[in-house]
Amino acid sequence: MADSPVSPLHIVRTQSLASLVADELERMILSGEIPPGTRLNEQALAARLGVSRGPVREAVRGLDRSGLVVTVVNQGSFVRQLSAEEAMDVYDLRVALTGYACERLAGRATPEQLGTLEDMVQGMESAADSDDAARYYALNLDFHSALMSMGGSSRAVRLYDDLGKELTLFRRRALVAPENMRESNAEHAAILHALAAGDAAAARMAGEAHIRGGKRRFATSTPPAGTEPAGKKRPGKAAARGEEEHVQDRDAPGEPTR
Amino acid sequence: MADSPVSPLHIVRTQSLASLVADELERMILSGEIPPGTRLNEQALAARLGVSRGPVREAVRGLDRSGLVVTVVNQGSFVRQLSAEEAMDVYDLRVALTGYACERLAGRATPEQLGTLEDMVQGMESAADSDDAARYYALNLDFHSALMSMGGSSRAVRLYDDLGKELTLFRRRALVAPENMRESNAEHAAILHALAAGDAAAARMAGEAHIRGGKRRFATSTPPAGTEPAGKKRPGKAAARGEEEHVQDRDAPGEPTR
DNA sequence: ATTCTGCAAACTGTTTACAGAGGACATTTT
DNA sequence: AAAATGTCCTCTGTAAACAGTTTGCAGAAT
Repeated sequence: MADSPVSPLHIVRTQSLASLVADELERMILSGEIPPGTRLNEQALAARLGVSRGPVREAVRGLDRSGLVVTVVNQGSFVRQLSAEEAMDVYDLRVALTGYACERLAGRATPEQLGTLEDMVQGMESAADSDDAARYYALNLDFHSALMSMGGSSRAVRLYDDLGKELTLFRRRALVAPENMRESNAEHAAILHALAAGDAAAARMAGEAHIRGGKRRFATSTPPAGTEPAGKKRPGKAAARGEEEHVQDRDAPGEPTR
Repeated sequence: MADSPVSPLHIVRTQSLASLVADELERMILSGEIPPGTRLNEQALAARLGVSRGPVREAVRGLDRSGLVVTVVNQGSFVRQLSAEEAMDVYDLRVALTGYACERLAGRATPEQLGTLEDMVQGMESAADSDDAARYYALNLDFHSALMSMGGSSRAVRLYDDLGKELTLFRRRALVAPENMRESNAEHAAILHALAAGDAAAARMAGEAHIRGGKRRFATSTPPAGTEPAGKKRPGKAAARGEEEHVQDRDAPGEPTR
Protein backbone atom coordinates (compact mmCIF):
# COMPACT_ATOMS: atom_id res chain seq x y z
CA MET A 1 0.00 0.00 0.00
CA ALA A 2 2.47 2.54 1.16
CA ASP A 3 4.83 4.08 -1.31
CA SER A 4 7.93 3.05 0.56
CA PRO A 5 7.67 -0.46 1.92
CA VAL A 6 9.95 0.16 4.86
CA SER A 7 9.23 -1.90 7.90
CA PRO A 8 8.42 0.25 10.89
CA LEU A 9 10.50 -1.95 13.14
CA HIS A 10 14.08 -2.56 12.14
CA ILE A 11 15.15 -2.21 8.56
CA VAL A 12 14.03 -5.24 6.64
CA ARG A 13 16.65 -7.91 6.23
CA THR A 14 16.65 -7.70 2.48
CA GLN A 15 20.10 -9.19 2.07
CA SER A 16 22.50 -11.09 4.21
CA LEU A 17 25.46 -9.64 6.01
CA ALA A 18 27.72 -11.91 4.02
CA SER A 19 26.60 -10.36 0.73
CA LEU A 20 27.04 -6.88 2.13
CA VAL A 21 30.50 -7.76 3.33
CA ALA A 22 31.27 -9.26 -0.08
CA ASP A 23 30.20 -6.07 -1.81
CA GLU A 24 32.21 -3.92 0.54
CA LEU A 25 35.26 -6.13 0.25
CA GLU A 26 35.04 -6.10 -3.51
CA ARG A 27 34.79 -2.34 -3.47
CA MET A 28 37.81 -2.06 -1.21
CA ILE A 29 39.83 -4.34 -3.42
CA LEU A 30 38.84 -2.77 -6.72
CA SER A 31 39.38 0.74 -5.42
CA GLY A 32 42.88 -0.18 -4.40
CA GLU A 33 42.14 0.47 -0.77
CA ILE A 34 43.37 -3.07 -0.21
CA PRO A 35 46.17 -3.51 -2.73
CA PRO A 36 46.94 -6.82 -4.47
CA GLY A 37 49.04 -9.18 -2.40
CA THR A 38 47.54 -7.97 0.83
CA ARG A 39 46.43 -10.57 3.26
CA LEU A 40 42.83 -10.34 4.39
CA ASN A 41 42.79 -10.57 8.15
CA GLU A 42 39.43 -12.02 9.04
CA GLN A 43 39.33 -10.81 12.59
CA ALA A 44 40.39 -7.30 11.69
CA LEU A 45 37.93 -7.12 8.79
CA ALA A 46 35.13 -8.44 10.96
CA ALA A 47 35.87 -5.91 13.65
CA ARG A 48 36.12 -3.08 11.14
CA LEU A 49 32.83 -3.98 9.48
CA GLY A 50 31.09 -4.63 12.77
CA VAL A 51 30.24 -8.26 12.11
CA SER A 52 31.59 -11.60 13.20
CA ARG A 53 34.03 -13.73 11.28
CA GLY A 54 31.38 -15.96 9.78
CA PRO A 55 30.01 -13.58 7.17
CA VAL A 56 33.53 -12.39 6.41
CA ARG A 57 34.67 -15.92 5.71
CA GLU A 58 31.69 -16.52 3.45
CA ALA A 59 32.34 -13.33 1.56
CA VAL A 60 36.01 -14.11 1.10
CA ARG A 61 35.16 -17.59 -0.09
CA GLY A 62 32.91 -16.06 -2.72
CA LEU A 63 35.58 -13.64 -3.88
CA ASP A 64 37.96 -16.56 -4.08
CA ARG A 65 35.66 -18.34 -6.47
CA SER A 66 35.25 -15.26 -8.60
CA GLY A 67 38.99 -14.83 -8.89
CA LEU A 68 39.65 -11.68 -6.90
CA VAL A 69 41.22 -13.50 -3.99
CA VAL A 70 43.62 -16.39 -3.59
CA THR A 71 43.49 -18.60 -0.53
CA VAL A 72 46.28 -20.62 1.06
CA VAL A 73 45.34 -23.18 3.67
CA ASN A 74 46.19 -22.19 7.18
CA GLN A 75 47.70 -18.97 5.94
CA GLY A 76 44.72 -16.99 4.86
CA SER A 77 43.37 -15.25 1.79
CA PHE A 78 45.25 -12.70 -0.26
CA VAL A 79 44.13 -10.18 -2.82
CA ARG A 80 45.08 -11.70 -6.13
CA GLN A 81 48.04 -10.36 -8.03
CA LEU A 82 47.78 -10.49 -11.78
CA SER A 83 50.94 -10.88 -13.79
CA ALA A 84 51.33 -8.82 -16.93
CA GLU A 85 50.83 -11.93 -19.04
CA GLU A 86 47.63 -12.81 -17.26
CA ALA A 87 46.35 -9.28 -17.72
CA MET A 88 47.05 -9.50 -21.43
CA ASP A 89 45.20 -12.80 -21.56
CA VAL A 90 42.23 -11.21 -19.91
CA TYR A 91 42.32 -8.43 -22.48
CA ASP A 92 42.31 -11.05 -25.20
CA LEU A 93 39.26 -12.70 -23.73
CA ARG A 94 37.49 -9.40 -23.76
CA VAL A 95 38.50 -9.00 -27.38
CA ALA A 96 36.76 -12.26 -28.18
CA LEU A 97 33.66 -11.42 -26.17
CA THR A 98 33.31 -7.95 -27.64
CA GLY A 99 33.83 -9.16 -31.18
CA TYR A 100 31.19 -11.76 -30.70
CA ALA A 101 28.66 -9.37 -29.22
CA CYS A 102 29.23 -6.90 -32.03
CA GLU A 103 28.81 -9.56 -34.67
CA ARG A 104 25.55 -10.75 -33.19
CA LEU A 105 24.23 -7.27 -32.67
CA ALA A 106 24.94 -6.21 -36.24
CA GLY A 107 22.18 -8.35 -37.60
CA ARG A 108 19.48 -7.34 -35.22
CA ALA A 109 20.17 -3.96 -33.70
CA THR A 110 16.99 -1.92 -33.44
CA PRO A 111 17.00 1.78 -34.33
CA GLU A 112 16.39 2.45 -30.67
CA GLN A 113 19.47 0.52 -29.64
CA LEU A 114 21.55 2.22 -32.27
CA GLY A 115 20.28 5.54 -31.02
CA THR A 116 21.27 4.71 -27.48
CA LEU A 117 24.77 3.80 -28.58
CA GLU A 118 24.95 6.85 -30.78
CA ASP A 119 24.08 9.05 -27.83
CA MET A 120 26.82 7.50 -25.79
CA VAL A 121 29.40 8.05 -28.50
CA GLN A 122 28.27 11.65 -28.77
CA GLY A 123 28.55 12.02 -25.05
CA MET A 124 32.04 10.63 -25.07
CA GLU A 125 33.00 12.97 -27.84
CA SER A 126 31.91 15.95 -25.82
CA ALA A 127 33.63 14.53 -22.76
CA ALA A 128 36.81 14.17 -24.76
CA ASP A 129 36.48 17.71 -26.04
CA SER A 130 36.27 19.04 -22.52
CA ASP A 131 38.99 16.68 -21.28
CA ASP A 132 36.56 15.21 -18.78
CA ALA A 133 38.30 11.89 -18.24
CA ALA A 134 35.99 10.79 -15.45
CA ARG A 135 32.89 11.29 -17.54
CA TYR A 136 34.49 9.61 -20.51
CA TYR A 137 35.45 6.68 -18.33
CA ALA A 138 31.91 6.25 -17.03
CA LEU A 139 30.33 6.55 -20.45
CA ASN A 140 32.85 4.14 -21.86
CA LEU A 141 31.85 1.56 -19.26
CA ASP A 142 28.21 2.10 -20.14
CA PHE A 143 28.90 1.78 -23.82
CA HIS A 144 30.62 -1.56 -23.50
CA SER A 145 28.08 -2.82 -21.05
CA ALA A 146 25.31 -1.86 -23.45
CA LEU A 147 27.14 -3.51 -26.31
CA MET A 148 27.45 -6.77 -24.42
CA SER A 149 23.90 -6.57 -23.20
CA MET A 150 22.41 -5.88 -26.61
CA GLY A 151 24.53 -8.26 -28.62
CA GLY A 152 25.30 -10.92 -26.08
CA SER A 153 23.46 -12.25 -23.09
CA SER A 154 23.21 -11.41 -19.45
CA ARG A 155 25.77 -14.11 -18.89
CA ALA A 156 28.09 -12.36 -21.32
CA VAL A 157 27.64 -9.11 -19.48
CA ARG A 158 28.58 -10.65 -16.19
CA LEU A 159 31.57 -12.36 -17.76
CA TYR A 160 32.76 -9.14 -19.29
CA ASP A 161 32.34 -7.30 -16.03
CA ASP A 162 34.17 -9.97 -14.07
CA LEU A 163 37.07 -9.86 -16.48
CA GLY A 164 37.09 -6.10 -16.06
CA LYS A 165 37.36 -6.52 -12.32
CA GLU A 166 40.31 -8.80 -12.74
CA LEU A 167 41.95 -6.23 -14.95
CA THR A 168 41.42 -3.64 -12.26
CA LEU A 169 43.60 -5.80 -10.04
CA PHE A 170 46.44 -5.16 -12.45
CA ARG A 171 46.04 -1.57 -13.47
CA ARG A 172 45.24 0.64 -10.57
CA ARG A 173 43.07 2.93 -12.64
CA ALA A 174 42.04 3.29 -16.22
CA LEU A 175 44.58 5.75 -17.51
CA VAL A 176 42.73 7.84 -20.01
CA ALA A 177 45.08 10.21 -21.69
CA PRO A 178 43.40 12.99 -23.67
CA GLU A 179 44.70 11.77 -27.02
CA ASN A 180 43.66 8.24 -26.13
CA MET A 181 40.09 9.37 -25.60
CA ARG A 182 39.82 10.56 -29.17
CA GLU A 183 41.41 7.47 -30.59
CA SER A 184 39.22 5.26 -28.46
CA ASN A 185 36.06 7.07 -29.39
CA ALA A 186 36.91 6.96 -33.06
CA GLU A 187 36.89 3.20 -32.68
CA HIS A 188 33.55 3.39 -30.93
CA ALA A 189 32.22 5.28 -33.90
CA ALA A 190 33.59 2.65 -36.23
CA ILE A 191 31.76 -0.04 -34.30
CA LEU A 192 28.59 1.96 -34.43
CA HIS A 193 28.98 2.54 -38.15
CA ALA A 194 29.35 -1.14 -38.86
CA LEU A 195 26.39 -1.95 -36.62
CA ALA A 196 24.22 0.60 -38.38
CA ALA A 197 25.25 -0.82 -41.72
CA GLY A 198 24.30 -4.26 -40.53
CA ASP A 199 27.71 -5.56 -41.51
CA ALA A 200 28.34 -8.36 -39.04
CA ALA A 201 31.88 -9.11 -40.14
CA ALA A 202 32.88 -5.46 -40.03
CA ALA A 203 31.23 -4.99 -36.64
CA ARG A 204 33.14 -7.90 -35.25
CA MET A 205 36.40 -6.61 -36.65
CA ALA A 206 35.72 -3.15 -35.29
CA GLY A 207 34.81 -4.49 -31.86
CA GLU A 208 37.88 -6.67 -31.68
CA ALA A 209 40.12 -3.90 -32.95
CA HIS A 210 38.78 -1.55 -30.31
CA ILE A 211 39.59 -3.79 -27.35
CA ARG A 212 42.93 -4.63 -28.89
CA GLY A 213 43.47 -0.91 -29.15
CA GLY A 214 42.67 -0.50 -25.50
CA LYS A 215 45.09 -3.26 -24.67
CA ARG A 216 47.79 -1.59 -26.75
CA ARG A 217 47.11 1.84 -25.32
CA PHE A 218 47.39 0.40 -21.86
CA ALA A 219 50.46 -1.70 -22.57
CA THR A 220 52.37 1.24 -24.04
CA SER A 221 51.50 3.60 -21.23
CA THR A 222 52.41 1.25 -18.40
CA PRO A 223 55.80 0.88 -16.77
CA PRO A 224 57.82 -1.65 -18.77
CA ALA A 225 58.44 -3.74 -15.66
CA GLY A 226 57.09 -7.18 -16.32
CA THR A 227 56.05 -7.96 -12.78
CA GLU A 228 55.00 -5.57 -10.12
CA PRO A 229 57.33 -5.15 -7.18
CA ALA A 230 54.44 -5.77 -4.77
CA GLY A 231 54.58 -5.05 -1.08
CA LYS A 232 57.76 -6.44 0.38
CA LYS A 233 57.53 -4.75 3.71
CA ARG A 234 57.24 -6.88 6.78
CA PRO A 235 55.29 -4.92 9.31
CA GLY A 236 56.47 -6.89 12.29
CA LYS A 237 54.49 -7.28 15.42
CA ALA A 238 53.37 -3.71 15.87
CA ALA A 239 50.99 -3.74 12.94
CA ALA A 240 49.26 -6.79 14.28
CA ARG A 241 48.01 -4.95 17.31
CA GLY A 242 45.19 -3.82 15.08
CA GLU A 243 44.19 -0.61 16.76
CA GLU A 244 43.16 0.97 13.49
CA GLU A 245 44.59 -1.61 11.19
CA HIS A 246 42.16 -3.70 9.24
CA VAL A 247 44.51 -5.44 6.90
CA GLN A 248 47.98 -6.76 7.33
CA ASP A 249 50.28 -7.92 4.62
CA ARG A 250 52.74 -10.66 5.20
CA ASP A 251 54.74 -12.19 2.41
CA ALA A 252 52.19 -11.62 -0.29
CA PRO A 253 52.12 -14.79 -2.37
CA GLY A 254 51.35 -13.98 -5.95
CA GLU A 255 49.66 -17.10 -7.22
CA PRO A 256 50.30 -19.92 -4.78
CA THR A 257 47.79 -22.33 -6.24
CA ARG A 258 45.52 -22.30 -9.22
CA MET B 1 61.34 -40.92 1.62
CA ALA B 2 58.38 -43.18 1.62
CA ASP B 3 56.41 -43.70 -1.52
CA SER B 4 53.20 -42.43 0.00
CA PRO B 5 53.77 -39.23 2.00
CA VAL B 6 51.05 -39.90 4.50
CA SER B 7 51.55 -38.30 7.86
CA PRO B 8 51.74 -40.84 10.66
CA LEU B 9 49.50 -38.73 12.84
CA HIS B 10 46.29 -37.55 11.27
CA ILE B 11 46.06 -37.10 7.56
CA VAL B 12 47.76 -33.88 6.63
CA ARG B 13 45.43 -30.97 6.36
CA THR B 14 46.31 -30.19 2.78
CA GLN B 15 43.05 -28.47 2.06
CA SER B 16 40.19 -27.11 4.05
CA LEU B 17 36.95 -28.89 4.70
CA ALA B 18 35.10 -26.12 2.93
CA SER B 19 36.93 -26.80 -0.32
CA LEU B 20 36.32 -30.51 0.02
CA VAL B 21 32.66 -29.88 0.64
CA ALA B 22 32.57 -27.55 -2.34
CA ASP B 23 34.08 -30.22 -4.58
CA GLU B 24 31.71 -32.85 -3.34
CA LEU B 25 28.70 -30.57 -3.69
CA GLU B 26 29.71 -29.65 -7.21
CA ARG B 27 30.08 -33.30 -8.05
CA MET B 28 26.65 -34.06 -6.64
CA ILE B 29 25.08 -31.25 -8.59
CA LEU B 30 26.80 -31.96 -11.88
CA SER B 31 26.11 -35.66 -11.66
CA GLY B 32 22.44 -34.95 -11.23
CA GLU B 33 22.40 -36.52 -7.81
CA ILE B 34 20.97 -33.21 -6.66
CA PRO B 35 18.76 -32.05 -9.52
CA PRO B 36 18.27 -28.40 -10.47
CA GLY B 37 15.72 -26.59 -8.37
CA THR B 38 16.52 -28.62 -5.32
CA ARG B 39 17.02 -26.77 -2.12
CA LEU B 40 20.30 -27.38 -0.34
CA ASN B 41 19.54 -28.12 3.28
CA GLU B 42 22.60 -27.02 5.23
CA GLN B 43 21.98 -29.11 8.28
CA ALA B 44 21.25 -32.24 6.31
CA LEU B 45 24.27 -31.74 4.07
CA ALA B 46 26.52 -31.07 7.04
CA ALA B 47 25.28 -34.19 8.77
CA ARG B 48 25.67 -36.27 5.64
CA LEU B 49 29.20 -35.06 5.02
CA GLY B 50 30.17 -35.31 8.63
CA VAL B 51 31.06 -31.66 9.12
CA SER B 52 29.42 -28.67 10.73
CA ARG B 53 27.38 -26.06 8.94
CA GLY B 54 30.22 -23.57 8.64
CA PRO B 55 32.17 -25.28 5.85
CA VAL B 56 28.92 -26.12 4.10
CA ARG B 57 27.85 -22.50 4.09
CA GLU B 58 31.21 -21.42 2.75
CA ALA B 59 31.06 -24.02 0.01
CA VAL B 60 27.55 -23.05 -1.00
CA ARG B 61 28.54 -19.40 -1.06
CA GLY B 62 31.34 -20.27 -3.45
CA LEU B 63 29.04 -22.25 -5.72
CA ASP B 64 26.67 -19.33 -5.68
CA ARG B 65 29.39 -17.03 -7.00
CA SER B 66 30.33 -19.49 -9.69
CA GLY B 67 26.75 -19.74 -10.89
CA LEU B 68 25.78 -23.27 -9.96
CA VAL B 69 23.57 -22.21 -7.10
CA VAL B 70 21.04 -19.46 -6.47
CA THR B 71 20.46 -18.11 -2.99
CA VAL B 72 17.35 -16.46 -1.58
CA VAL B 73 17.63 -14.69 1.74
CA ASN B 74 16.04 -16.54 4.60
CA GLN B 75 14.94 -19.27 2.26
CA GLY B 76 18.16 -21.01 1.41
CA SER B 77 20.17 -21.95 -1.64
CA PHE B 78 18.86 -23.84 -4.63
CA VAL B 79 20.57 -25.64 -7.45
CA ARG B 80 20.32 -23.31 -10.39
CA GLN B 81 17.88 -24.03 -13.17
CA LEU B 82 18.94 -22.97 -16.62
CA SER B 83 16.29 -22.00 -19.12
CA ALA B 84 16.65 -23.17 -22.69
CA GLU B 85 17.50 -19.64 -23.77
CA GLU B 86 20.22 -19.33 -21.18
CA ALA B 87 21.66 -22.65 -22.24
CA MET B 88 21.77 -21.48 -25.84
CA ASP B 89 23.51 -18.31 -24.71
CA VAL B 90 26.11 -20.36 -22.92
CA TYR B 91 26.66 -22.38 -26.06
CA ASP B 92 27.18 -19.16 -27.96
CA LEU B 93 29.79 -18.02 -25.48
CA ARG B 94 31.62 -21.26 -25.98
CA VAL B 95 31.42 -20.68 -29.72
CA ALA B 96 33.20 -17.38 -29.26
CA LEU B 97 35.82 -18.79 -26.92
CA THR B 98 36.58 -21.77 -29.11
CA GLY B 99 36.80 -19.69 -32.25
CA TYR B 100 39.19 -17.37 -30.56
CA ALA B 101 41.41 -20.13 -29.21
CA CYS B 102 41.55 -21.77 -32.62
CA GLU B 103 42.44 -18.53 -34.34
CA ARG B 104 45.27 -17.85 -31.95
CA LEU B 105 46.55 -21.39 -32.07
CA ALA B 106 46.67 -21.49 -35.84
CA GLY B 107 49.59 -19.14 -36.00
CA ARG B 108 51.74 -20.79 -33.42
CA ALA B 109 50.85 -24.44 -33.00
CA THR B 110 53.96 -26.56 -32.59
CA PRO B 111 54.25 -29.90 -34.36
CA GLU B 112 54.08 -31.50 -30.94
CA GLN B 113 50.80 -29.83 -30.16
CA LEU B 114 49.38 -30.74 -33.51
CA GLY B 115 50.47 -34.30 -32.90
CA THR B 116 48.69 -34.37 -29.57
CA LEU B 117 45.49 -33.12 -31.12
CA GLU B 118 45.87 -35.53 -34.02
CA ASP B 119 46.17 -38.42 -31.60
CA MET B 120 42.99 -37.36 -29.88
CA VAL B 121 41.09 -37.14 -33.13
CA GLN B 122 42.35 -40.58 -34.06
CA GLY B 123 41.28 -41.88 -30.68
CA MET B 124 37.83 -40.43 -31.12
CA GLU B 125 37.56 -41.98 -34.54
CA SER B 126 38.29 -45.39 -33.15
CA ALA B 127 35.89 -44.76 -30.29
CA ALA B 128 33.20 -43.81 -32.76
CA ASP B 129 33.94 -46.93 -34.78
CA SER B 130 33.41 -49.11 -31.76
CA ASP B 131 30.43 -47.06 -30.58
CA ASP B 132 32.20 -46.33 -27.32
CA ALA B 133 30.29 -43.21 -26.36
CA ALA B 134 31.91 -42.92 -22.95
CA ARG B 135 35.40 -42.94 -24.37
CA TYR B 136 34.42 -40.54 -27.10
CA TYR B 137 32.95 -38.24 -24.51
CA ALA B 138 36.09 -38.24 -22.41
CA LEU B 139 38.38 -37.70 -25.38
CA ASN B 140 36.15 -34.95 -26.65
CA LEU B 141 36.48 -33.14 -23.33
CA ASP B 142 40.24 -33.54 -23.49
CA PHE B 143 40.36 -32.27 -27.04
CA HIS B 144 38.50 -29.09 -26.26
CA SER B 145 40.42 -28.55 -23.08
CA ALA B 146 43.67 -28.94 -24.98
CA LEU B 147 42.45 -26.57 -27.66
CA MET B 148 41.64 -23.89 -25.10
CA SER B 149 44.84 -24.49 -23.23
CA MET B 150 47.06 -24.32 -26.31
CA GLY B 151 45.36 -21.45 -28.04
CA GLY B 152 43.98 -19.52 -25.14
CA SER B 153 45.09 -19.08 -21.58
CA SER B 154 44.57 -20.82 -18.30
CA ARG B 155 41.87 -18.28 -17.66
CA ALA B 156 40.18 -19.28 -20.89
CA VAL B 157 40.31 -22.91 -19.89
CA ARG B 158 38.63 -22.24 -16.60
CA LEU B 159 36.02 -20.09 -18.29
CA TYR B 160 35.28 -22.78 -20.82
CA ASP B 161 35.03 -25.40 -18.12
CA ASP B 162 32.76 -23.26 -15.99
CA LEU B 163 30.44 -22.68 -18.91
CA GLY B 164 30.44 -26.40 -19.46
CA LYS B 165 29.36 -26.95 -15.90
CA GLU B 166 26.50 -24.56 -16.36
CA LEU B 167 25.44 -26.44 -19.45
CA THR B 168 25.45 -29.63 -17.45
CA LEU B 169 22.78 -28.05 -15.29
CA PHE B 170 20.56 -28.00 -18.34
CA ARG B 171 21.29 -31.22 -20.12
CA ARG B 172 21.55 -34.09 -17.75
CA ARG B 173 24.20 -35.80 -19.81
CA ALA B 174 25.98 -35.28 -23.09
CA LEU B 175 23.85 -37.27 -25.45
CA VAL B 176 26.23 -38.73 -27.93
CA ALA B 177 24.38 -40.54 -30.64
CA PRO B 178 26.53 -42.76 -32.87
CA GLU B 179 25.94 -40.72 -35.97
CA ASN B 180 26.65 -37.55 -34.04
CA MET B 181 30.05 -38.85 -33.05
CA ARG B 182 31.13 -39.11 -36.65
CA GLU B 183 29.77 -35.72 -37.56
CA SER B 184 31.40 -34.17 -34.52
CA ASN B 185 34.73 -35.76 -35.16
CA ALA B 186 34.71 -34.71 -38.78
CA GLU B 187 34.52 -31.18 -37.47
CA HIS B 188 37.42 -31.90 -35.15
CA ALA B 189 39.41 -33.00 -38.14
CA ALA B 190 38.49 -29.83 -39.96
CA ILE B 191 39.78 -27.76 -37.07
CA LEU B 192 42.97 -29.75 -37.00
CA HIS B 193 43.40 -29.36 -40.74
CA ALA B 194 43.09 -25.60 -40.55
CA LEU B 195 45.47 -25.48 -37.61
CA ALA B 196 48.04 -27.54 -39.43
CA ALA B 197 47.72 -25.29 -42.46
CA GLY B 198 48.28 -22.28 -40.25
CA ASP B 199 45.12 -20.70 -41.59
CA ALA B 200 43.88 -18.61 -38.67
CA ALA B 201 40.64 -17.52 -40.29
CA ALA B 202 39.75 -21.05 -41.34
CA ALA B 203 40.64 -22.40 -37.90
CA ARG B 204 38.39 -19.89 -36.26
CA MET B 205 35.55 -20.69 -38.61
CA ALA B 206 36.03 -24.39 -38.06
CA GLY B 207 36.15 -24.00 -34.29
CA GLU B 208 33.04 -21.87 -34.24
CA ALA B 209 31.22 -24.16 -36.61
CA HIS B 210 32.02 -27.14 -34.44
CA ILE B 211 30.52 -25.70 -31.27
CA ARG B 212 27.57 -24.41 -33.21
CA GLY B 213 27.21 -27.92 -34.53
CA GLY B 214 27.21 -29.27 -31.01
CA LYS B 215 24.59 -26.75 -30.06
CA ARG B 216 22.43 -27.76 -33.01
CA ARG B 217 22.91 -31.48 -32.41
CA PHE B 218 21.84 -30.95 -28.83
CA ALA B 219 18.93 -28.65 -29.63
CA THR B 220 17.48 -31.05 -32.17
CA SER B 221 17.80 -34.08 -29.93
CA THR B 222 16.20 -32.48 -26.90
CA PRO B 223 12.50 -32.36 -26.06
CA PRO B 224 10.96 -29.33 -27.77
CA ALA B 225 9.55 -28.11 -24.47
CA GLY B 226 10.95 -24.66 -23.89
CA THR B 227 11.16 -24.86 -20.14
CA GLU B 228 11.71 -27.89 -18.01
CA PRO B 229 8.81 -29.01 -15.89
CA ALA B 230 11.08 -29.05 -12.84
CA GLY B 231 10.18 -30.72 -9.61
CA LYS B 232 6.66 -29.80 -8.69
CA LYS B 233 6.23 -32.36 -5.99
CA ARG B 234 5.70 -31.13 -2.50
CA PRO B 235 7.17 -33.70 -0.22
CA GLY B 236 5.29 -32.61 2.83
CA LYS B 237 6.60 -33.14 6.29
CA ALA B 238 7.72 -36.71 5.95
CA ALA B 239 10.72 -35.86 3.79
CA ALA B 240 11.89 -33.31 6.30
CA ARG B 241 12.42 -35.88 9.00
CA GLY B 242 15.78 -36.40 7.41
CA GLU B 243 16.53 -39.97 8.39
CA GLU B 244 18.37 -40.65 5.18
CA GLU B 245 17.37 -37.53 3.36
CA HIS B 246 20.09 -35.06 2.58
CA VAL B 247 18.23 -32.73 0.33
CA GLN B 248 14.73 -31.45 0.35
CA ASP B 249 13.01 -29.55 -2.39
CA ARG B 250 10.42 -26.99 -1.66
CA ASP B 251 8.98 -24.75 -4.33
CA ALA B 252 12.09 -24.65 -6.46
CA PRO B 253 12.54 -21.06 -7.55
CA GLY B 254 14.07 -20.97 -10.98
CA GLU B 255 15.94 -17.70 -11.00
CA PRO B 256 14.69 -15.56 -8.14
CA THR B 257 17.36 -12.91 -8.36
CA ARG B 258 20.22 -12.23 -10.68
C1' DA C 1 -17.17 -25.90 3.76
C1' DT C 2 -13.91 -22.31 3.55
C1' DT C 3 -10.96 -18.97 5.19
C1' DC C 4 -8.45 -16.87 8.67
C1' DT C 5 -5.67 -16.91 12.77
C1' DG C 6 -2.47 -18.66 15.96
C1' DC C 7 1.00 -21.87 17.30
C1' DA C 8 4.92 -24.83 16.67
C1' DA C 9 8.74 -26.85 14.28
C1' DA C 10 12.49 -26.37 11.14
C1' DC C 11 15.82 -23.83 8.99
C1' DT C 12 18.67 -19.88 7.93
C1' DG C 13 21.69 -16.15 9.55
C1' DT C 14 24.89 -14.89 12.97
C1' DT C 15 27.70 -15.00 16.94
C1' DT C 16 30.71 -17.13 20.19
C1' DA C 17 33.97 -20.59 21.67
C1' DC C 18 37.69 -23.87 20.94
C1' DA C 19 41.74 -26.49 18.73
C1' DG C 20 45.61 -26.64 15.56
C1' DA C 21 48.96 -24.41 12.44
C1' DG C 22 52.36 -20.82 11.29
C1' DG C 23 55.29 -17.09 12.20
C1' DA C 24 58.14 -13.89 14.92
C1' DC C 25 61.18 -13.15 18.49
C1' DA C 26 64.34 -14.36 22.13
C1' DT C 27 67.51 -17.44 23.86
C1' DT C 28 70.93 -20.81 23.51
C1' DT C 29 74.54 -23.24 21.25
C1' DT C 30 78.46 -23.77 18.23
C1' DA D 1 78.83 -13.60 15.62
C1' DA D 2 75.89 -16.63 13.21
C1' DA D 3 72.91 -20.37 13.23
C1' DA D 4 69.71 -23.23 15.41
C1' DT D 5 66.03 -23.94 18.43
C1' DG D 6 62.44 -23.21 21.67
C1' DT D 7 58.56 -20.53 23.11
C1' DC D 8 54.80 -17.45 22.73
C1' DC D 9 51.27 -15.39 20.24
C1' DT D 10 48.30 -14.58 16.53
C1' DC D 11 45.33 -16.28 13.23
C1' DT D 12 42.88 -19.70 10.60
C1' DG D 13 39.71 -23.65 10.54
C1' DT D 14 35.92 -25.78 12.68
C1' DA D 15 32.24 -26.69 15.79
C1' DA D 16 28.50 -25.50 18.65
C1' DA D 17 25.13 -22.35 20.48
C1' DC D 18 21.75 -18.52 19.81
C1' DA D 19 18.28 -15.39 17.59
C1' DG D 20 15.04 -14.37 13.91
C1' DT D 21 12.31 -15.83 10.04
C1' DT D 22 9.68 -18.75 7.29
C1' DT D 23 6.69 -22.56 6.71
C1' DG D 24 3.30 -25.89 7.73
C1' DC D 25 -0.57 -27.43 10.31
C1' DA D 26 -4.42 -27.28 13.40
C1' DG D 27 -8.24 -25.12 15.19
C1' DA D 28 -11.60 -21.42 15.32
C1' DA D 29 -14.68 -18.29 13.20
C1' DT D 30 -17.64 -16.98 9.41
